[in-house]
Amino acid sequence: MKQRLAAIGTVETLPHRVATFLSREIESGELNPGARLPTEQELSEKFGVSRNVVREAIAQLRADGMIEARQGIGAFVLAPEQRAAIRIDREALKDTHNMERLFELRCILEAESAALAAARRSKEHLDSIKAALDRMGGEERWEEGSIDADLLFHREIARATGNSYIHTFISFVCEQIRHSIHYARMTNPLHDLVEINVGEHVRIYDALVAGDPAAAEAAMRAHIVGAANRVGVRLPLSKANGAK
Amino acid sequence: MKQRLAAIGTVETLPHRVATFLSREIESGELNPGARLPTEQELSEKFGVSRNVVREAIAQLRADGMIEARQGIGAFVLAPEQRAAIRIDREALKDTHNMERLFELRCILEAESAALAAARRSKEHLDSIKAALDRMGGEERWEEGSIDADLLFHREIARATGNSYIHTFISFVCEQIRHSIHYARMTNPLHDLVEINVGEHVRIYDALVAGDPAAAEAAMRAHIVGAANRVGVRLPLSKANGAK
DNA sequence: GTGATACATATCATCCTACAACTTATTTCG
DNA sequence: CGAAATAAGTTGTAGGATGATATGTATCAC
Repeated sequence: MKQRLAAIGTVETLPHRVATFLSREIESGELNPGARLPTEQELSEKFGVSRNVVREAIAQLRADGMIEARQGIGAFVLAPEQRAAIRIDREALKDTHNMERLFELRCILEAESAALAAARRSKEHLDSIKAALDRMGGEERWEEGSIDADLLFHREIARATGNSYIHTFISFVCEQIRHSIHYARMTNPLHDLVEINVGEHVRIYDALVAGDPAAAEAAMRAHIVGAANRVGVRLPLSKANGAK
Repeated sequence: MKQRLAAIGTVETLPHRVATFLSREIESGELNPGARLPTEQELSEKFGVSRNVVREAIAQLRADGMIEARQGIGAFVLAPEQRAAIRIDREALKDTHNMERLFELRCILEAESAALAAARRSKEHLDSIKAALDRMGGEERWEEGSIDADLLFHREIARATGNSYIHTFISFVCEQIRHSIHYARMTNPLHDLVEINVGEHVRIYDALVAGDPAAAEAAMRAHIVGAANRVGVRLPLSKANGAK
């Protein structure tokens, strides 16, 4: 808990601020792919920080594949396709439209993954999923514990696909949505009343136990559309609505 | 081109090596969430590098949300759910099983996204997609240019969904697969003979023009399964095979 | 004049030292 | 015994020095 709060309200360290500034400049197109960044010394003077700070910032951008530094020449902006990491701007999560986009992405990922999980889940997987389901228990309101259990439920299903990348991606997207909801609740306390729907989860679990991919996919899709609705996001998934 | 080669054969910088080492230690579970990392001084002695190098490595892990550093105390490993970035280990891409997993993830993402794109694409989107299609042109073999055009084709479709996150995720996964195939071709030259199937692309494009989500999804799914087969990966997608 | 070599310059990579800011444990003193 | 002062340990930042690498410039032999 202490860890989570610290992670959300992270102190703005100097290298982080410099990295964010440069990153925004690249994203916004002020620095096009191929362009050369100012030298480390110029940057350190411009921001009024030491060269060490600038180097740590550049090291981060380089690790993400946003820039490439070449000894003796300089640092250059790389094309977006060459990114080595997906990083989502926390600030952007405060925008409701982005929360909607995340829910849409989540629906795409989890619906079909649920079908995979139904086909591949082992006994051990089912036990883990059941344990998470029980932890949600009688709690009808979204307390922190219930949210944790809910996310664990989804992660365990993703794990049951046997595909580690699917697990990673779904975990990541779910966590971004958690943050997005967290921000939304701060600005609009009404969201505190949002309920957690146990029935939807049970239907997903039953489909997994039965090993019925189509049912699992439908149940998962219905659940995510429902979850989105409960936080005020109406998913405009043409396929989801039409295919049911 | 020069950029891409440089990006692939990136020189192993010291901070990168330290970061990779620590990252592996965390992934493997030798350093559990909550555990404290050795001090910067201890690490610099252990690796025989300066504290500066250690700091750059830690800055990267911190930016990824893998660890949290607290002034005056130390650095601590965070839970996997708190990751702020998705980063895929390039080494792991050399494993064919991982290429298979990536194709599976790609299929999930792109199939349904194609349906969304069919419902939402604008005239301008169609033009961009058509341009990429034309660039693939008569080339029947996978030259670098054709691969670029192919990836652009897929990226433009993802963009036509209007969901920037979907675009980001699909671009990223496709790029990882490109690297994976690149490695596979180095160890097994036979893969040089892999062909690009223009017909599959045309069918996708036609469905997008027609604004037919179901057809677009089916065509995209068939295409990705086909593309996987052509590089020697048989996709075990239960749903994909059954639903057609 | 031309070409090759040597030199100077610019930049990133790494190292080193020092100090500030923060946390924790210990000691000291009322 | 309790509270404040002190000391020690750790990360954050600053600044300079040196090595490695790429590029441009000048010099010199022919």
